[in-house]
Amino acid sequence: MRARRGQSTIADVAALAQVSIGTASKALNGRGQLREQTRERVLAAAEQLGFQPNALARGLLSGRSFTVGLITTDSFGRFTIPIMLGAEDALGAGQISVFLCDGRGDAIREQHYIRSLLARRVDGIIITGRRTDERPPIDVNVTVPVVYAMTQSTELAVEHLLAGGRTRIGHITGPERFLAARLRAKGAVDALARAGHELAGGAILHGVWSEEWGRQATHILLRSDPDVDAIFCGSDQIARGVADVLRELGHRVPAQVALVGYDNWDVMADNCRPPLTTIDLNLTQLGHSAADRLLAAIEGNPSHGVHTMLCQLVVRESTGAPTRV
Amino acid sequence: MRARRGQSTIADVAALAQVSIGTASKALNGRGQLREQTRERVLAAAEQLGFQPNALARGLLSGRSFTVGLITTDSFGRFTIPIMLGAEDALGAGQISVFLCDGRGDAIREQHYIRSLLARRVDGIIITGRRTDERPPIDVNVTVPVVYAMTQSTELAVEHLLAGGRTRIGHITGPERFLAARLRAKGAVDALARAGHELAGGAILHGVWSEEWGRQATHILLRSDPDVDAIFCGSDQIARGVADVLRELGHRVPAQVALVGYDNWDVMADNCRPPLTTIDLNLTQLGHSAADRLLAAIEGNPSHGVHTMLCQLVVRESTGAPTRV
DNA sequence: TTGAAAGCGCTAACAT
DNA sequence: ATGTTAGCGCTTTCAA
Repeated sequence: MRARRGQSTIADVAALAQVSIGTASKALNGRGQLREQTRERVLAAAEQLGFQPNALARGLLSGRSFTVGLITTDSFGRFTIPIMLGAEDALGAGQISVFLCDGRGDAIREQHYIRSLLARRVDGIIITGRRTDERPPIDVNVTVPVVYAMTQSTELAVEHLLAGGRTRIGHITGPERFLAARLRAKGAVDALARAGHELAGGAILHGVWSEEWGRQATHILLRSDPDVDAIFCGSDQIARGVADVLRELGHRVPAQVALVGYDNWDVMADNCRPPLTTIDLNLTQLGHSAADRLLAAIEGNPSHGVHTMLCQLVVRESTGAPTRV
Repeated sequence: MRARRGQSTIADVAALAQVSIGTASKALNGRGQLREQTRERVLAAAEQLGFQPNALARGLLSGRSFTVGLITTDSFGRFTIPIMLGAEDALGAGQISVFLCDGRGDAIREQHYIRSLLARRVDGIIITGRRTDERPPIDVNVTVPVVYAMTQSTELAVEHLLAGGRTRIGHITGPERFLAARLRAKGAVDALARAGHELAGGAILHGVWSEEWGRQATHILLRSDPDVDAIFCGSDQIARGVADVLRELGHRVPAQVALVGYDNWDVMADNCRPPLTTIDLNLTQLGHSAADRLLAAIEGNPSHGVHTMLCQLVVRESTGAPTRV
C-alpha cells in the first residue's frame, strides 16, 4: 500500500518493521518507552524506505507549519537580497522553510500573498522593502506575528568627514520623494549645523539614483563652490559618478576632495577609483535580526515597537587625509 | 470552539451558517447542488469569520501541496535573481507558493534543503545556479519533477562585431575554471575561425570577473596588438573596466575600438561610457520557462532533456560604426 | 513495552 | 438539497 506520489508513509515503515503505527511514531521521534531492538528495527525500516515524515500532516496536527512568509513590498533586488539572505540564514538553521513572495509594490498582489500565506498556516511573516517610507500595516485580521524589516538612516558620514578636517561638504542624492533621501539629507545638514557649518554649494542636490546624475551634479556643485573639500552622496552609484568626474577634472580624491557613498554596494564601492568609503546598512544582519525577532514572537516572546540597528562606516581610500594648504 | 492559532475552521463556518460541514465545503468550493440561499449564507459566514481554508489539510488530502522549491546552488545574487523573479512570476500566478532555499554552493546544505522540501511534499523543484558547469543530478530518490535552470553560451557577440566590419578582435574574460568562460571563449574563437580570422593579441585573456582585471587586461592587449579594433568581454564588469582604460588612453569607443560585454547587467551596461552593447541571457525568461516546464511536469506532461533558450544581443553605443581609414 | 483509537481540517463518496 | 462518514498521515492519549 504505497502512498500517492510514491513517498512512503509511516504505515509503510510500521509494516516493514512489523510494529504498529503508534510504535513506529515513537521510535522515529525518540519518544515513549521502547525496546532498543524495536527502535532500531523501525529506524532501519525508515532508512530502507527513505521515509520522510509528511510535514503537512504534522502541521495539521500541531497547528504549526514551521514555515514563514517573506514578502518584499517592492520587487526584490539589491536591497532586499541581503535581508532575505540574513533572514533565510536565521530561519533555515531552525528547520523553518521560507515562502518567497514578491510584492512588486502592488498592494493587491501583496494582499493576495498574505491571504495565501495565512492559508498555508505560516508561523509568521517578515515584510521587507527598500523604501524607508512609512507604510500602512498589513491587513488587520492577520493572526500571526509580523516583523517589518526596513532601512534607516544615519549621520555617520558627515561626522567622519568633519573628523577628517573637511568643512566644505556638499551633498548629492536621489529624488526628494524618497524618504530615505530626505532623511539622509536631513542627517547631513543637522550634523553640519551642529559643527557650525553650512552645506557647500548652498543646497542639497536632489536627482536620481544613478551614476549619470552623480556626474552632472558634480559639475553643478563645483560651479557653485569650486573649493568644496568633501562630497557625501546618497548612494554608492551616485558617488561613483562623482569620483569619475572629479578624476577627469583633475580634482584628486581624497587629497583635495573626500568622498563618501551609501550602501556599501561592493560592485560600486570596490571598483570606484579610488575605492569608496561608504555606509553599510548591515542589511544581512537586519534580515537575521528580523528573523530572530519573528522566531521569538512565534515562541511566545513578542517584542513590540521599533528596533533600530546600527549602521557602519566602511572606510576605504576615498576619505584619506586631505592635503594641507 | 475556535481552532488553535486563532484561525477559524470550516466547522466554525458551518456552525455559524447552521449547516453541516459537508454542505459548507460544497458551498465554499462551488460544488454539488445547493440552494442559492444556503450557499450565500455559508459564504457570508465565511466572510464574517475571515475563513481561509487550511492548505495543510487540503494538501494532506489531495496529495498535492501547490508549492515548489527553488534551490540556488551557489548563493543567490545578480544571476539567480532574475531567474527567481521569472519563476516566481510564472508560479505565483497559478496559486503556487515558492520555497526559497539558498544552497551557497554547499552540497550538504543543498541535500538538507531537498530533504526538507520533500518532507513538505512540494510538487516540484527548480534548481538554479550561476555556474554553467556540469553538476551531478540531485539525490536519486527524489520522486517529484525537477527542472534545472542554468545559463548557456553564444557566439552572437563576435558575429555582430564581424558584421560591423571589425576583424582584429580580442577576448578578455574570467577564470578558465569557469565552464561559462571556456564556452564563451570557444564560441568566440570558433566564430572568428569561420570568418578566417584569428584572435587579436594571440590569446584569450583569462583573469577574474572584475573591472580591475578589465583595466589590466586592456593594457596587456594593447601592448600585444596596438591595432585591435574590437574587444569582446566575458562580462559587463570586465567590459566596463576596458571602456574606462580605452577612454583614458584616448582610444575612442566605438570609432576606433568596438566593445561588447556579457550579461546585460543594467548597472554596468547603462553606466558604461559609452553605453555597452552586450549579450542578454534572458534570465527572467529562463526562470519563467523553467517554471512553466515544471508546471507541465507536475500536470503529468514532463519534457525531458535539455532545452536551450535564445540569448539576445542588446546593441548600444559601444559598437557603433568604425572610423574608416 | 506495545497496540488501538481519536482527532487535526478538509473533501468526496454515499446516504438521507 | 443536505447530512453523514471515511480517510489523507501523523501524534498522542489511553488501554492492554
